[in-house]
Amino acid sequence: MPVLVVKDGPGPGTQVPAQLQRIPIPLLSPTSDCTGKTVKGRVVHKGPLVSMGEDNYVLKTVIQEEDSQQNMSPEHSSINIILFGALAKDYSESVSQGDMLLVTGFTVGNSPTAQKDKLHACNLQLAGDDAWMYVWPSTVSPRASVPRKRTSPASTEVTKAVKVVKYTYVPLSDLKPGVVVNVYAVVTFFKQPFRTKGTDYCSTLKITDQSNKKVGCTIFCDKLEEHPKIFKMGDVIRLHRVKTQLFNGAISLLTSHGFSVVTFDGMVGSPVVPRTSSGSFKFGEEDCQVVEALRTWAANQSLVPAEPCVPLSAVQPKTYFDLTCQLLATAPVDSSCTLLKVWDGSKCPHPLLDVFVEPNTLEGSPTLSKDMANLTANVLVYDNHVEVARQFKPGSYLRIYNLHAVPGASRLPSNDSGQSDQTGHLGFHLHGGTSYGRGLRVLPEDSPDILDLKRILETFSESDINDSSMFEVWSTPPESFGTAPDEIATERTCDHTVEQVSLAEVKSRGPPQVFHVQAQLKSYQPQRLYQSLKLFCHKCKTIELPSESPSRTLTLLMSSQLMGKGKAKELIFLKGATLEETCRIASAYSNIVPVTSPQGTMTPLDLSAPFLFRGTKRYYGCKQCSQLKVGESLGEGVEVWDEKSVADALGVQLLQYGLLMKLELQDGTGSLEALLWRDAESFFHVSAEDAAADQEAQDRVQETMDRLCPPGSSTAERPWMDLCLSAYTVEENGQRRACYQICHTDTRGTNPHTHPYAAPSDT
DNA sequence: GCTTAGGTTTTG
Repeated sequence: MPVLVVKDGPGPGTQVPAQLQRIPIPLLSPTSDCTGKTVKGRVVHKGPLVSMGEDNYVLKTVIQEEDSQQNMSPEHSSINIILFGALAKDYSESVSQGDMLLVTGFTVGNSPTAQKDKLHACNLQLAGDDAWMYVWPSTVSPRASVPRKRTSPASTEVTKAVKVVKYTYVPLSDLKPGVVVNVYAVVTFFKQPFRTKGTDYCSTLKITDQSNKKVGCTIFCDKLEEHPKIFKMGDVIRLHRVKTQLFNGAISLLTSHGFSVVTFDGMVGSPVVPRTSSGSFKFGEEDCQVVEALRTWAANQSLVPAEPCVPLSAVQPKTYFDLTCQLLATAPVDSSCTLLKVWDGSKCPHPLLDVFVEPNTLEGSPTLSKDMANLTANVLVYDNHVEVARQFKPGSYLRIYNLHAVPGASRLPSNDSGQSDQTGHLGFHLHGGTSYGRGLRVLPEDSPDILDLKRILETFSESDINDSSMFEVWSTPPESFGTAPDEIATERTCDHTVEQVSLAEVKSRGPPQVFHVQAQLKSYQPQRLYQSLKLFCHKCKTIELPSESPSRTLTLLMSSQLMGKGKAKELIFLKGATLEETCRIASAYSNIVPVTSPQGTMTPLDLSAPFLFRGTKRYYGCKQCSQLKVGESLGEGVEVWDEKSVADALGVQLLQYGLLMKLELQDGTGSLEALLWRDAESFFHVSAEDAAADQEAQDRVQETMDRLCPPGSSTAERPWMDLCLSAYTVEENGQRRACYQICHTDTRGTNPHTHPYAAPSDT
């Protein structure tokens, strides 16, 4: 019983070589040059194996090209294939009608049956060592056969001639002990990989398929990334080369040599995207069909008893649940415990436990405002999960499995000082061990659940932007402060001498004037620091918020003028892309300009969206001052494309990034609100443009604010600041009022080693 | 080199 699979391993030999070029069947003629060419189609007819004497066979089969142009008649896209010798025998035994077939090393002849069968006027003939064949099986075979290498000497020659990539998938109910098989199934239980006492990580699964048999599966592998990427129950899994084994009277599956795994989202209708770290796995349209069949079947089976994923808004105390969330910050607690601060944008009806940690041990954004809004969940991760959790970076998206909602105060040492009574507040524990699938993992940003979560989190920040207290900041024109800036001294280290005064005195003296004050930071806005990023126009002085473009359909366009100069890739026009798509494309090209093309002329979008993407940076244009050039000649004589030359070429008045914050200062005599705007970049030692694109720059701003106003700190704990204040008058609706701005002040010295602009040493 | 785990709640 020879089974024909010669190479069933995921080695390079099973890949269709990339240099082969496919010929559409309708274009085949007896004069076609067939060297290095392939023909592909579905097997629509498979004739009997005809013996012509000892070890000599002939077999006729018909394949039909499925993706031929629609106006081609079917007779031109279907062709006879004649197979000779051992190849015919192997084909007969391993290929079925409905399989997808790709052949190479063929010759083209005239089809003697063209008149009769009305198929292609030519046929393909395959014989000898040059003929190769790749087969993708169309359906899950009910046979419990196992692909394996031929061993008889006679077959060795055949193996040179044929390569058949064919996997047979065995229904779980048909598994017999002691064989290596491939299976397709739906995951009904899983544990994220955990360390064993041996050399490997272990994943424990329970799977089922249409045969309704439930089978346990244990995966050992020393590389985490080669473990199945299972995100939730109901995911579809494809296992290659797993070994059946009797354990406690039942069949179970275990990894065997050459094991590989691919998983898929289990939701009916979601795209069939294989999740794998392997670069050489096989995946064809037949796999799509199997995945979809399993999804549809599982959808009617109630395999997953209750939805384990619960948002914070629906968490019940004392229950276990799965949480899908974004990581805000982490802090190590001790060797067997790590704190994760997370949110999912939903508001928990029960008060959430706050866990205070030393700010210098916290990695990630401040969560103060979200803490106050009862949005931040504090998750304590114990024992075996600590190793996993400490790899996570703030901002990433997580799923935490079997999280325990525990009412009552945390017993963390830092919490014992008793600032507030948190009895009954909900804390979350990921206990040690792996019972009930306890564990946690990062989910990719493009997985369906995370796309949903992102939408929720975005909605949340948009509603936050409309916070009325922020309007005051935005409507204040900071550029209108009056007195000569040169007279304003810097902080205490400056040579300028202005008598230091109290905040009460600043208010009583009024503008226009410059003051030296010593004060502490009482509060600041915006708490979400990315909201401090503003765009402003040097020409007309307007300030805007960065915004994003809506979804459209996507077209890549290139400038014909640039193409003529061989520079087409330096400036790409992109039509109808979403923000996310644009960002992806921007990582591959130096300059991306989103456009619309009404009446066929390329026009930059209205300037509420970036007009240019350069790498991670986005550039905006002023709506009032830009005079867009439509369909005009582009960039004559431009040698270097950067944001300025692109803006010039498009007629865009480039907006500059700026940082705008409102700081509430206090000293013993009172409090006063001051803006940080004109000198914000030197204050923070970052450029606003960097802060718009670079997490590290944003972190630096955050660190500075955390030093001035440590999260959870009392007033007494906050440092004093030497500040230069400029007082000026603003006219609004005919009303004049005093405004204050912090100028010529920077935070150098507070933590000099972290500042790239710190004074150079003498060496 | 060829085991490891084999679902079923920490005790913070």
